[in-house]
Amino acid sequence: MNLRERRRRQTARDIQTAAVTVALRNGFDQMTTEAIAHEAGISTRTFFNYYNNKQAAILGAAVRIDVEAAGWFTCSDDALIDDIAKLLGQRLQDDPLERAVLRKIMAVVDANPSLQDLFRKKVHETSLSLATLLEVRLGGERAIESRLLAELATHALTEAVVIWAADEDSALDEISVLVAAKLRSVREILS
Amino acid sequence: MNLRERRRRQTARDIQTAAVTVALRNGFDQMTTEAIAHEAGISTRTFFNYYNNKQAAILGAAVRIDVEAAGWFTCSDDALIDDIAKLLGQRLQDDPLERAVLRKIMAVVDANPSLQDLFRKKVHETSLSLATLLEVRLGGERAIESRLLAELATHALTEAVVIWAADEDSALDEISVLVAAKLRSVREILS
DNA sequence: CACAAACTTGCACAGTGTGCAATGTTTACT
DNA sequence: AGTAAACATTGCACACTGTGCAAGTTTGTG
Repeated sequence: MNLRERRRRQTARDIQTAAVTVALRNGFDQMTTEAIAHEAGISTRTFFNYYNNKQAAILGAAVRIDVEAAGWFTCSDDALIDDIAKLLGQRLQDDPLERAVLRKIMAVVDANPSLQDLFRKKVHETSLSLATLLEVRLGGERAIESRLLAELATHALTEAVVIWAADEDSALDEISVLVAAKLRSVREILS
Repeated sequence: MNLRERRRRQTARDIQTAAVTVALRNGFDQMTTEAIAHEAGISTRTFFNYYNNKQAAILGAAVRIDVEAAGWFTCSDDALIDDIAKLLGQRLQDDPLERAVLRKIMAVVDANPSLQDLFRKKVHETSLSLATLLEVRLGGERAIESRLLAELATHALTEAVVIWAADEDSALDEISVLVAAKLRSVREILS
């Protein structure tokens, strides 16, 4: 990775940290893009080169499934539920998820509908990549079912991450166990 | 019903019609709140008394489940899938859903991410009311499952409405049949 | 070192959304 | 019918958002 790429990521992280800091200090609604830029030591104009708006600055980059690296998923013979849980869990292992930071972000998000809206959007984006994979595995005639299942699974992931964040002692890889458990539970309820 | 109440609803509808008209004519991104207000024959200030932004003006009011009138749901002994489908279908019977208008709105929404974001928000609101009912029916220890199932069901409703809008000959009450079918289908895939 | 590509910044500008106060309309009540 | 309270509409001012552009700066490469 070259210097430019590293700097870009670092600046993006700096801005996010600045945004969370300011939001916790002044409240999200009172926070202006100018305040974030000042805290991060950049110009307002540069802020908008990194994030479209202050909501995006708080949440950072979206969790995306690498469709290339997930070839195993489309042709696996294991139980679908376990494969989905494994796939989603894998994505989280890659990203370094800090419990403390996550909690701060969650505190800000909980108090702000506009952040929840954007969060939903990000969940939906993850859902779309999962739906693509599911459609390959299940067959094109089950495109709708693939989308529905993907929504279900990504929401299960969200619930699992919330539980993980609340429990000091749980490990990251327990998340996928939880996802699988919740999916099974929903299946039982539907029977 | 009041004269005030009737006028308010009529004005809200007028603004929505104006917004859809302008969006189809000029494109959603080019459309300003001033243009909508002009088309609807009101001031910009009044526009903002009715809708928070132009996205909301296109989509109109949210579909909400009347928790009071759905008491039957929480203590029914019928199959859960059918009850969910019935409940969601019922909501659509109440609102007069015009295929032609819906298609126009869908055309605008399809082309505009910011409208899709708001639409997702509205689906989520419906999901939350459904989740409340489900939690009563399933028991508080299955709160998470209730939320997941509610998300699944409301997304199934969306898919069903899209199918209904595309098919000139389908009746409104076929929507709940479709919802039930898709939920069963997802259950089978999970097995 | 030199040069192209990428990054930062200031500036101008169109548009969004809200608070406030003035003015008009509807409702409820006598 | 008369009146006061409640509500609706509007103009105006204003702070903030987000983007295009052009000029200046930094970084990767031969």
